[in-house]
Amino acid sequence: MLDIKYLRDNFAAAEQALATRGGDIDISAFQTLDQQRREMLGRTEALKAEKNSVSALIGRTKDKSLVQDEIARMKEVSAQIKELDDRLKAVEGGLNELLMGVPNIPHESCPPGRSEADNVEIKSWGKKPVFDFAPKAHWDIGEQLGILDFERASKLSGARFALYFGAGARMERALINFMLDLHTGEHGYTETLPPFLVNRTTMTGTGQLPKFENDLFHTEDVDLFLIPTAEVPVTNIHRDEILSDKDLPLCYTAYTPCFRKEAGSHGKDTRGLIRQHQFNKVELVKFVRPEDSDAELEALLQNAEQVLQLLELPYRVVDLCTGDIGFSAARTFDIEVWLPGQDTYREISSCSNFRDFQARRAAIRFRREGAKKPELVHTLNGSGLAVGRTLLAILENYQQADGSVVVPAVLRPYMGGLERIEK
RNA sequence: GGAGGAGUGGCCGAGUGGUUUAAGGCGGCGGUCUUGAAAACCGUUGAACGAAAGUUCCGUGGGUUCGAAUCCUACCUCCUCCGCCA
Repeated sequence: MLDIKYLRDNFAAAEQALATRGGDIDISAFQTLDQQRREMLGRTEALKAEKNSVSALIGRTKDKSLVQDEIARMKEVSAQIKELDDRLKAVEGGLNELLMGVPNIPHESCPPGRSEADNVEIKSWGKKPVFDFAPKAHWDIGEQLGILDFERASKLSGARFALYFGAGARMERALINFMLDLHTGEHGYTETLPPFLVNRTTMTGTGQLPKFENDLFHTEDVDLFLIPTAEVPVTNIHRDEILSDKDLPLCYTAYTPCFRKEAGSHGKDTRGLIRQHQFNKVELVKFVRPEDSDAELEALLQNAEQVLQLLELPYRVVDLCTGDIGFSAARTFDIEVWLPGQDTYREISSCSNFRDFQARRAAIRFRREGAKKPELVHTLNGSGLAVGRTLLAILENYQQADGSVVVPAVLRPYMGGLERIEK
């Protein structure tokens, strides 16, 4: 959510900045609603002040017959307050609905652009493997090795689900452990294991609701949602809290499965592990002081990159343009891993600075040493990494002419010393 | 799922219709005293909106009343017992 005061004082600038995202973001109703709200609030508060003081007088008067006129008049005033409050609530509801639907303002250094095509590659790492045979796509490798079974998965659950066997299942688990050990042991993150079902307030805090309900799986008999990313429960850990300055930055990592409806992506990435309704992810989440968030995003990005470097998987880093960053984000770097079986780079991590956008929705604040007023923190998160996509990248990059797959050295201790997956 | 009990400030806890701008205690902060510290004593101690006056917040929402932490109601959470269960 944007700062209502900022919007009030810099309306034109905000409108212009939001326009760089493209699409049709309409905040024209803001000024009228805001003005109405403030005007009504002034009137209702004046009436309440009168009611309070006269009611106190009535309370102090022993002989109520002396204050019959006041009681009658306050009855009138109360009715007015109630009516005004109802109208005020309607206006505030409208204002809130509008604000909740407005995306974040892009960071000043976010490259301008309209779409994915305008994103800026800022780095590439590693050497793409060279094959003396035609490299296969991971679904072929996985099915031929008997470690992935998409046909039976669809029997169980439908399209966009995966079933792993043997060394495949074990590698998925090994990757989760490897990533968590790296981030907790080397990068200073605290491991958390949050709920995978969350309520409406939690989904609203990070910005998935109210706008993107269609992308979420919802339970039928209770009002809960399956998390689309660990960002949601982990960021909300500190909702409605005032953190202590000396505790910042707070860095968490969490493994969770992620559930996404993928509505609107019919026909895209229908084969393989790329786009699933359920996938595993290790997430990195930070709560930081506002002045530190730019540097913390760089650090978080490096922590995510480190996973690919240790696995020796080639990748590039892309700076997303104003037209391509997500709803809540001010700045986003995507890490894209090289997939030789498909001759392309694919996103494997998305690292974002949300500045105070989520913190304002979720009321996550901190108090500086000696300061009276609490301030909003900045929140950040990034995948460290998407596990299924990491596994498929390994299958494609480490595939051999005979159909086997070499296990990256760093994963072997997590796989009982297994060096190669063979049929 | 059934029965009972409870939700008050950072924490404990008083308050069952009107001088509550929520008693008292603990903790925190400042001060007096002290060579320093402790103890003692004094003061102070939340959040949102607002330029301010002021308004709002006693689990959450609705209601009764001139007036609600206090009464009614629905919901949420926690605790105890019973049942079921990994």
